[in-house]
Amino acid sequence: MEIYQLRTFVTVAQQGHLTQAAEILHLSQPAVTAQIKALEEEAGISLFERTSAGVTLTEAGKLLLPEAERILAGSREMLNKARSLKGQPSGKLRIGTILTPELLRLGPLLARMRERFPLVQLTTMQGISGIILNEVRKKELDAAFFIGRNPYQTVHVQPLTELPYVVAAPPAWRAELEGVDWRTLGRQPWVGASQFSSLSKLHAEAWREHNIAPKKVHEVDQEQSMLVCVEAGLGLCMLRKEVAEAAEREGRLWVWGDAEISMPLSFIYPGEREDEPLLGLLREVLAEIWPQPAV
Amino acid sequence: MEIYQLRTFVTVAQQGHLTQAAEILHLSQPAVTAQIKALEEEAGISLFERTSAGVTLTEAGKLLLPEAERILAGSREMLNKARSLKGQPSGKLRIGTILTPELLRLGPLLARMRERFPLVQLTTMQGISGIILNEVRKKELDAAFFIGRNPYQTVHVQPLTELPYVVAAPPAWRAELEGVDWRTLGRQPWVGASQFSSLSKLHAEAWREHNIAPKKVHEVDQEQSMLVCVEAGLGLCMLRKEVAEAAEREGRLWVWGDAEISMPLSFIYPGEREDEPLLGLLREVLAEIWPQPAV
DNA sequence: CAATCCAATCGCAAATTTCGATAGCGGGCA
DNA sequence: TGCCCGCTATCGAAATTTGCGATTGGATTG
Repeated sequence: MEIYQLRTFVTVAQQGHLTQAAEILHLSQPAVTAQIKALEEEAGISLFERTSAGVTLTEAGKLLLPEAERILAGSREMLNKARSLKGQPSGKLRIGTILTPELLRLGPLLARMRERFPLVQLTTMQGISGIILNEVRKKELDAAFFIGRNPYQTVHVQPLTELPYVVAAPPAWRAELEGVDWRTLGRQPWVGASQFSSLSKLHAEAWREHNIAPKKVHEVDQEQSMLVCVEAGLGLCMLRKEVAEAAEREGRLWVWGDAEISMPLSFIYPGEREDEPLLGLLREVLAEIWPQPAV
Repeated sequence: MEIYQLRTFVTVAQQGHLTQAAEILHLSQPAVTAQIKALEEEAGISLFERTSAGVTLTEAGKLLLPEAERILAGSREMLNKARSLKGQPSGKLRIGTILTPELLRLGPLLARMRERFPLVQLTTMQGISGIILNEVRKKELDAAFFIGRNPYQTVHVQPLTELPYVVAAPPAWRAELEGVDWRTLGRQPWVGASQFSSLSKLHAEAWREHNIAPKKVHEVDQEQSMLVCVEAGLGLCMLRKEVAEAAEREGRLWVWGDAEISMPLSFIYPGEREDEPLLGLLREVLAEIWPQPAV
């Protein structure tokens, strides 16, 4: 059974005449006869009743016609899809991710890229800002999400949004710390952030600004790990406002004062790839998903 | 694009080697190469990346593979269906129907016949018992539903059920007729049933039994027509208990006494067709749908 | 560097498909 | 009745497509 036979089957069924079908198909009538015959032979059942006035579908033919039409439609679809894929940009992009996929709006990004450029294959690698940044510099990654201020000229930055951070403390410390100043906070233990994370830079900046140098307990590398450390009463730390407030509502920690420090969330890529088409497309889509406020 | 090419496409995609695919397909490797090449040419896009270790699907190939598989599955289905149809009983049966399709359980009958014998084409013709019976005798119909007692030896009967009938009167007549006997009813006008309907026989029987001969007003041929005549106060008549009681609940008529006369609903066919296979299948299915109480 | 594995290419053989010519069938019409 | 017309079936030959064996070329491996 071949598609050209099915096409003939359907055309004959529509026309009711082998001769007319042959004309439409740009075939001779004997060719049409032969195709239908071959189909009937393979199916083991007669598809048409022949009369001197033309042909009529048998009951079996009526039942099989929709199947044939489905197959034909499928083949048309496949060819259309193939042709629509022709000339589409294609390639692979490795992207570093940090924090949570939701925060990065990764789902919409991947979905829209897939929809618009189905041949572009995106792979993600989860990590923490410092490490990811290094991978981009080493070109192990083509681009990445990044949090914090970029220290390298060679790495270009496309800003996405600002993330506010607050100081989080164990709930039990509230009585002691409510209303105190940074100097007092400096005498408390702080939960240390991995040296590779942007959080550690945030801490360093904040401490320098307020001229304190607290004792660090442990050193963890994930937002959620910081959270559980604070909850367990190990020390203070800076957490994303959203996370900290959600945890505070559950009574897991207490947010100190209303000091807010913000860090930029951005998209980074090697400067020399500025004009690479694939990366350009990705950045366009990213810009749609993270619209920038008018300056 | 032909099915054999799609089969090759899918096999190559599974195997990752043109050579291995060729072996599975009982083809030579150059043949497989040519088929894939032809497919790529027609699609206008490359499906595989060739390496010295075999072939890998391109991104486009990955997107098109499911389509190809769908088409292949469709073609297999079609052939299976065709082969399952082979040897199935086939033909046409014209069946006379009366009353309502629901009452005859016509839906289940047609559905089950379609499911079990998809090549048998049933056509129905709606009418009233007397006419339908005549059509069966004339062999204009192959079989029919019938209500009443069969007067012809040449027409065979397969009993289905008994339909109870009651005497229905206009609601306003209740005061006058409640508790009276048949003789009194005989002095009232009755709505006449078509001479061809079994209802007229039912009336005749009932009247003879009680020795009355009422005046007939109008003569209608449908259950629903009788109902509206009674509702309009034209006269009495016998109606199917179910219909009459439903109408009584709506206040459209009043059911006199609890006299119940029953008529058999049956399936009839020409006696000489007793052994016809198609009719036999129909009667079997009918017997399933109308199971008979153990005698 | 030879061996091996794999896909691409080429010319020819085989199979399939198609065509033109013709026969046969059945309904409509004079 | 007999002729005509439109239709499908059949046949042999031509055209096209498909397939095969042999071979080449490229890449990897030991």
